[in-house]
Amino acid sequence: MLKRTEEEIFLENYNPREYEPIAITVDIVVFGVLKITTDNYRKLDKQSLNILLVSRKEYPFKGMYSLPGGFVGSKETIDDAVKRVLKNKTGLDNIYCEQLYTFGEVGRDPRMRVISCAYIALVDTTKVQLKDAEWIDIDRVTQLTLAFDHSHIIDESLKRLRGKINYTDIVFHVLPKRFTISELQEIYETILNKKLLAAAFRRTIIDKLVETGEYTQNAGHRPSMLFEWKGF
Amino acid sequence: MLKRTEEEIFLENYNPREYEPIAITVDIVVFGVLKITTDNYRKLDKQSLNILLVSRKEYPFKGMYSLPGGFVGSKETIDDAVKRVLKNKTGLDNIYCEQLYTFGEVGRDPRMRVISCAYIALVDTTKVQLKDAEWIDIDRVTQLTLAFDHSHIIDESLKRLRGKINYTDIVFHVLPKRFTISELQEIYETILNKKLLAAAFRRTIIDKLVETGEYTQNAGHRPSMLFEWKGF
DNA sequence: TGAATAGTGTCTGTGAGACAATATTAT
DNA sequence: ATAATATTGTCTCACAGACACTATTCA
Repeated sequence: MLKRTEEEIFLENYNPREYEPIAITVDIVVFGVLKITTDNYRKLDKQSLNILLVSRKEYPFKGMYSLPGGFVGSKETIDDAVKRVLKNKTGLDNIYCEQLYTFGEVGRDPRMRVISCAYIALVDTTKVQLKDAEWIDIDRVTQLTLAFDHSHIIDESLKRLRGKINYTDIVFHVLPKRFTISELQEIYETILNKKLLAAAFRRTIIDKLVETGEYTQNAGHRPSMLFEWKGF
Repeated sequence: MLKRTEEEIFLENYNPREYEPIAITVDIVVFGVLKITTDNYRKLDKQSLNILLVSRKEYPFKGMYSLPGGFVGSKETIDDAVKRVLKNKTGLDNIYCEQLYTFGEVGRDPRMRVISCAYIALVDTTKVQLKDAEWIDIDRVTQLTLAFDHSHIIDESLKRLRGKINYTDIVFHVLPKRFTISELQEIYETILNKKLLAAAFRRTIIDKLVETGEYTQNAGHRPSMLFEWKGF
């Protein structure tokens, strides 16, 4: 007679309804760039990197900010759950997103055992129609105490961005169709948290871009060309 | 009348058994290097990269190979489930492992909805005591049809290895304490699936290594020095 | 004109690819 | 000596950091 392993015996007799269930959620770190016009006459725009947060109106962590997210339905894929949440909060389909990491600490949700599959999403804010969510500047986000382990998830998402920015084209998903190299550089500097040399940056990035022939205007200094991403 | 806390109100109304449950498993791609002595007199060793597989003895996919894995208990973290499975199959604690990706296609397990959190592990085969598992050469693994979506998981794990090998020190976890640069290069070549130039390889890797002063013997050619990894 | 930013030119150091040259061992 | 692999030397090319220099606009 074949000897069965413990795992196989377990599987044979496994009936999920007899066990304390584990719920699966998705939580999404949505990044977007906002422009704040600081000088209307000279059209001086200041950019900042923002994360989409939701103010919780229910237990637990009522009144605190959390990442947009929700339970994964038993008949939908994880990716579909992410798309559903993104559509719901931004009105958009086809947002760039990728899986970040799955967080499974035992006490991370006080209600019950919840495992969260975290995603990163990058979106052009000019296309977004917000619903029950706010853009919060990344500097402020790092000051806030967020619900669940969401501060930790955001830390990890920033590490991922930092790690991928130099060998992928993900940043372009947070930019509008047309942008200047300075604007692009500013986002790199925010994500990498250090200053870059304009000359070197331009040279490394230029072959991913297409010239539009158009320029910024009324900037109070030499205008800069507007570019588009080749992969657009 | 006593005022109830938010938590009490929530728990009163929440009944997890009303929902169709989703089960969570871990599946682990364990990599190890085996040496096959092809010429006993001259001690000619041929290396190969292997993956640890389990032969399934029950429905579903009975008779096929699958990755070692198991259900995540409702009171254990995902990492702990991985450690438990690794201990069970290899007898070892402290195996290097990292989370790969979470796979959540709806039909991936014919029994019920199962979401699998996949991990990569790298282990020195000389320390392993196998239990209900076999080392299968990676070339053979890619020929086989595996249970569930495990072929896909292995493909992704190889991509991850390929991506990380050049900017991390993960490879060293599959090597024994002492090894030659040629052996190290052979593993790089297997993972990257291309030949490397010995001179260039040596120069890029040498500053991660410590000389032991000892040499291989009876190889039929100039002996090579045995090195250790600095991070050991 | 001067302030401010855009964009170019050029030098230098680093590091990988290519490959020639030398070293050491066993048969 | 010869075969086989280890190890070193050196040339070249690509590329990023540094920084000086030129260009263009608006106040």
